[in-house]
Amino acid sequence: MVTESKDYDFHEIEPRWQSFWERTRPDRAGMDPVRPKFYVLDMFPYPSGAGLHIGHPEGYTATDIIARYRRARGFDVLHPMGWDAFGLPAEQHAVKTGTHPAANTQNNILNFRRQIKALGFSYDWDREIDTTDPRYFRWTQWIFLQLFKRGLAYVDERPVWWCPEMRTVLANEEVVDGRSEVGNFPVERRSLRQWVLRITAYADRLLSGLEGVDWPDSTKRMQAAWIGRSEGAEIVFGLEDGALGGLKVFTTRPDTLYGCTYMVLAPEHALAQALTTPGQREAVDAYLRQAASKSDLERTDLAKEKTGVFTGSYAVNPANGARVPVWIADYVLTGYGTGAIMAVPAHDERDHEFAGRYGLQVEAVIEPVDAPPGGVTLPYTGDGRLVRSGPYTGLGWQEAKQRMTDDLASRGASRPAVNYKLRDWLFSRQRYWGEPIPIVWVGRADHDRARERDPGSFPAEPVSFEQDGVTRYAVPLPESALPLELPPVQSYLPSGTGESALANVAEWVDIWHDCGSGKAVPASGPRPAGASWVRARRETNTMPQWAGSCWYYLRYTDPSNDQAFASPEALRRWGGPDLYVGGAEHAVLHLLYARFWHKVLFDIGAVPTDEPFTKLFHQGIILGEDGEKMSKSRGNVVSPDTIIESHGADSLRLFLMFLGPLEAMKPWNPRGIEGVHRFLQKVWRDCVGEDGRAHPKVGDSVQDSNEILRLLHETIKKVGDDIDAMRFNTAISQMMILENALHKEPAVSRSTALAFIQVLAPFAPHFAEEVWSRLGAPGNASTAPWPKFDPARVSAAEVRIVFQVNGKHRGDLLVPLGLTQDRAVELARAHEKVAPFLAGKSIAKVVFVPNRILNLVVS
RNA sequence: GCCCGGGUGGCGGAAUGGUAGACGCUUCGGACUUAAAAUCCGAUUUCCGCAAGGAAGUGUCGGUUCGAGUCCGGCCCCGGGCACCA
Repeated sequence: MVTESKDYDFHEIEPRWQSFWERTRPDRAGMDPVRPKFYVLDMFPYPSGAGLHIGHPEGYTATDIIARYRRARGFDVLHPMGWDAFGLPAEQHAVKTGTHPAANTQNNILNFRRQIKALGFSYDWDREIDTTDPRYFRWTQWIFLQLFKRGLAYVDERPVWWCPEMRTVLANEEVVDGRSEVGNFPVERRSLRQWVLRITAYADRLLSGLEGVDWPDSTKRMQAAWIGRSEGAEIVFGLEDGALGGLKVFTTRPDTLYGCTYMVLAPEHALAQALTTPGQREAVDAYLRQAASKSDLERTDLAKEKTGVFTGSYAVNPANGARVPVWIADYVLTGYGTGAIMAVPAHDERDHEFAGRYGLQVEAVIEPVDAPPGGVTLPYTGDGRLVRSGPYTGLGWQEAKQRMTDDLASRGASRPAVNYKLRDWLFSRQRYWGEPIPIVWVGRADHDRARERDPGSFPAEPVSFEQDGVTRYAVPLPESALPLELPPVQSYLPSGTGESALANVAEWVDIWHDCGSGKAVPASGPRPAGASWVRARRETNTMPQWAGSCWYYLRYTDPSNDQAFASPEALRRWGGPDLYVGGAEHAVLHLLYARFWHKVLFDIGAVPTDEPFTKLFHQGIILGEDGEKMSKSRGNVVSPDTIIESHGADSLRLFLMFLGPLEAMKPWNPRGIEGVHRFLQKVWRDCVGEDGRAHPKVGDSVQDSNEILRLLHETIKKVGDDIDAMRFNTAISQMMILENALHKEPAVSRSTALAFIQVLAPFAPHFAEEVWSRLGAPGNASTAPWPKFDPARVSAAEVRIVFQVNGKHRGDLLVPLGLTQDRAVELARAHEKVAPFLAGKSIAKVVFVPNRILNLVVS
């Protein structure tokens, strides 16, 4: 297997060992019950046409080092790779060229796979997965059906951007200033039927589950902030028109109830119309029209001035019976709380700003305990005591909060409430290139019959929507009918009615559907015989790209299973990843969605754990040479291919790890690669002689000095510890220190040389295999067990102790280990560099850290 | 605005409260060479000094400590996240 080259010829060495590994497969994960398991996972990539970016191999190298190290330590390692292959770029390419997105996707995968393999990563390629493979998305669809039957998937009218000119739905980022980015046509908000997943039902568990996972704190905080739990109360205000019932608001500050001087409804609030008096009708209508045309971005732009309109109606404060005006303003959000607030301008920044603009009353009801004589500037949002609050005056705000909520509750006007910023997950896309949603739409009677046949597949409440006066009901495909594959289409362009290109495929969309088998025939043909055949229309929305990545880590444990998404044995064996490495850009969405699905799977007994990712790590971004983010337009992009060609995969791997801490954002330095490359060449020249075999200075009979052995064992320990702690840069430094020392030795024992090559192997695996063979060692560097570290070797007989006078370094001395304080003081007094600083002074205090430092404090 | 993370030589970075700058890059000097590259040896925080040596020094100001890059408080700058969530 070993190559013939005399010098370090990585062009020859790397492909040779890669093909050797492909034959011997040291990367294959087993089911060995004796060995402990370790599952280390990279976030799988979207195989873009641009190919691998230098940021990809950064994280992949780190996990590969860990995988190889763990194998050497006797672990059964699962280290897989796959493709998050559904995605918008492939669809856009298909729209342009008319070729099927799958063709382009497979080409890109081919290129990605080639590039990744060129880096020598020890992935178990038998377990490769592809989210666009029907054998994979069959189970994505299956999980959707589990969500559906548990009532966690529903349809709802949701506002989207509609461009009448282009007859298509546009994404938020495709709309600029109320016009389409492409074509500059006017766009409008239109409510379209969308699938939504009830992630909010898991809000509490998604929040509490964060406590038990080993994640970066910043990521946990981000998720917690995204979920945004807040506790408060719902309070009902009376309305003058009793027929309308009450006006319910959510507040976290019920203690400020006496300071409520007006109320605000979101423009979309159900009572907005009913509360508008005839005199205000015109102004309100104009305001609502204007609000409807604003994008979310425009509405949430903090820089803009708050706007609103008076409805003409009044509500009654349940605490003091005060009559307060009801306004409509778009600074109140419709999707949060009840979509209405009690405004307390004295103690809320936003209300204060609005009240100032419209001349509304401001009533302070909280005062800080140490209020300045002139009173506080409003709005005051801090701690304090109640004033002007009837019977509650004088109470601390925390106590008042409790008492007022309780008192109102006893009159039925209030109840404690919890709200979340987290919204349900908009799960449908009007796209072709995604997993089809395995649902057909039928009439009421057909739905009820289908449900009777198989009640377990339906949610408690039927999922339905109304269109053109007809109500349609959702019927799931039987699980046995999965996967539901994408039909061929003439054009990948959206249908023009706000639906995906799938809507144009009449013989696929309009069908006779067999509720028993899930079989379908075009509705244009005759109805097949049998009571289970019903007239149906298929769902034409597809799933978002997040779907496939929500559970892929589970599929790796048992990737070719066609009976289940993974067997219980495989799931028990591997569980979730022991380590998950990927970019911080997924801190919220991917990681939150995957946790949600995992918890649902846990609830139905399909997975044994409640949390999918127990330990998470984010690699930092690699910037261009200029310190800017790498981008084509800046021309500072570094391709792994180029570096492999010029310096080899091992040098690239080493350099990516040597650049700095894995989690740090750091610039690429083209000269730095030379440094690690030189290091490898230096090791080569010290191990391989001119004849291409073991270097003459390496011998079995060589007795290494204690200093060399100490350094070797220190290195074995430090490299192992550093890999575990993911401090790869310092591990490499330590190996360089060892190499520098070995280089100076006239002779080195073979066992020391081999141990060194062993610790280098996870970092530079091709190089290590080659040198290992050249040294005439049996077996392979990749399968040899990790060298043993001997603690006795690490402690030297002598240590350098530092002498300080008044905390300043004044000299040092090599002394025997375990030197006593008295002896150290003696030596310090006698030390030629220290003595002058002690002359004529008395020692006031002695600080002695054994084997390290002696600090003499003198007056 | 709020919440995080970070400021260390010419550069990337290293330092359980205990010799600041390991390791690498760069640069300079030397060896080898007809020469160059490669390689090898040495130097490379700043200031003063021929030198021995001394002084200052981890964004900034202050504090705790025998001792602070490290801990505490204020400020400045950079990066990331959130952003009318009542």
